[in-house]
Amino acid sequence: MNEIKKMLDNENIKPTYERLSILQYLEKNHNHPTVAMIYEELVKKIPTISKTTVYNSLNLFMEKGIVAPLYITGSEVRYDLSTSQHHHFLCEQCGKIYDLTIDCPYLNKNTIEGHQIKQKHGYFRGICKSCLEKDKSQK
Amino acid sequence: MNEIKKMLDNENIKPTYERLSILQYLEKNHNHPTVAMIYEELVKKIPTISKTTVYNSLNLFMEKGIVAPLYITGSEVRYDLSTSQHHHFLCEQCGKIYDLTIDCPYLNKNTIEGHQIKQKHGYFRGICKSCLEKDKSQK
DNA sequence: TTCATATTTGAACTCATTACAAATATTAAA
DNA sequence: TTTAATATTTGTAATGAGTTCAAATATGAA
Repeated sequence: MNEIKKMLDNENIKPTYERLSILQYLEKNHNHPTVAMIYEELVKKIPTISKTTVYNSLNLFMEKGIVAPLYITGSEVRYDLSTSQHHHFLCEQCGKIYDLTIDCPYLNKNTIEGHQIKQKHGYFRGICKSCLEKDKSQK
Repeated sequence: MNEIKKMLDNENIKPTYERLSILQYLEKNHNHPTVAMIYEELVKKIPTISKTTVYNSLNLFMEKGIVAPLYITGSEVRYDLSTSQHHHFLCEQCGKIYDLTIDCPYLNKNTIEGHQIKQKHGYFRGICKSCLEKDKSQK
């Protein structure tokens, strides 16, 4: 919880209860949640919270670089704490998103062909190991 | 135009006028268009075409693997002919999407950590070379 | 306390995409 | 050629993520 407060302090973001709760959720749940998932969980604890606040906060965190968006599904944005750069795998069958640790030669670069890099996105999509095994045993 | 018909024949897709026109657009315009861009252009030539047909056709092409979706902007899907695998750069200032030729060690792989790969997405976002130069000269 | 500013809230809105049923075109059988 | 079955297209309505915006609330300084 102290770590989270520091993240906000470092970026001069006022640590309101809502913002702290959203960041705390992301720290505890590494499930690449949607806004709806964060909202549904937080509204249990903070009945007055609004979806707009979740959007506002996440957009602010993204601007400051402490939260990273994932565009992997194509239908809604997923969110992740910007800790270490890593790739992702989306299973098109069960919907689960896996973290991948890939030794990508561009992870530490900040320019490419003269363009200035702000975000890097490495996605794979397909059928995950677990679903492949389930499908095989059901055949 | 013959090439395009072959692509559809290979996948047993009936080459209707609408489908051919959509594929033809993608072959001639390498601008990673949205559905709206494709529709606006085609409706000039085919006044009766509907957006739903553009969506239907592109979804069919994607299933068959002859068109690849780009989720790079986060707000709407961009489309590309599935010719050679390559990475993309989105300029957050001018909105242009650049093709990148990157020697990625995973381009030819079809599994990763036991997961079966169907799609690979490599995106970079930031400020493009052209915008950087404009910004500098205006300072 | 009072005023100014920042944040949150909720309703209305935009826009991409899908669902669906009617209309049209195509193909095969009689 | 007719008829019937199937595939495709069309247009409207619905869905759902995300934004806009003004009112309400909280915060902080004078």
